[in-house]
Amino acid sequence: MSASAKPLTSFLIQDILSIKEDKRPLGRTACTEPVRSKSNTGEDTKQPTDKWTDGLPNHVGSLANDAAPKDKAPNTVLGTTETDLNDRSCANSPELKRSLSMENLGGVGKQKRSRAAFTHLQVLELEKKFNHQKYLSAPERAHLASSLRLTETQVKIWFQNRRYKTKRKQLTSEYSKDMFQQSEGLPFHDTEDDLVRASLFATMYKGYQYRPYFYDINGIAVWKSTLW
DNA sequence: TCCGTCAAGTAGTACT
DNA sequence: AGTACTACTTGACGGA
Repeated sequence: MSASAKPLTSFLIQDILSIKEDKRPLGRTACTEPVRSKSNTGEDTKQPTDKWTDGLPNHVGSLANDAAPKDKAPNTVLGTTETDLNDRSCANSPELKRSLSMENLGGVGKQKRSRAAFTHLQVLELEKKFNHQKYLSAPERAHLASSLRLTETQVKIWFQNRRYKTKRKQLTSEYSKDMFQQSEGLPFHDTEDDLVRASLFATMYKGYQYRPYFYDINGIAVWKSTLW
């Protein structure tokens, strides 16, 4: 991300450390900025380019040339005042309490991984944008990030996770539907079977998200998510 | 204390 | 080589 896009906050290590020394809560400047290590892509330190849009679906590429101001912080958050955002994300927020408790846990040595909790307003705006378009161009991402006082990386990751979540839900529901249709062809002995089957589906549906394998009745993996 | 959620980390891939 | 993508995985946190 560019330094000019976020003139109000510095994420230099020394600046972050100086904030800690000032006994101010760390974790979120504007209460949502994470203190995160550099990802393997190294994108945190880079300006977004337009080149990346070539690899995206066609509908995205056409958006890449939209000029978005990156050198100024907008005063409004997609129709909401900046004050609203700051109020939501800082004052008396659970996120702040979390940040404070995180600081207490932090000591010398390995820094504890932080997990920013976006405000309701930020999530709302992100969801609104996501409902409108599943992929953002670099300028759009930059604009949305500055509007919501998030980093571009945060917006990018949020959209990545959101797309994956959507896909997961869709695939799970389709798979459950298929399984149910198959099971409807099987003879039902009594309502107890029915209940057992229903609960199995429920368990599978719930457990699937973090268990990429489905197992058949003998405990053999019959399906793996990476093979879809 | 267990479990679900979710932002962030990681690995592998595609593209230029 | 650099960047963003998907597909998970990890780790922090809150709620039941």
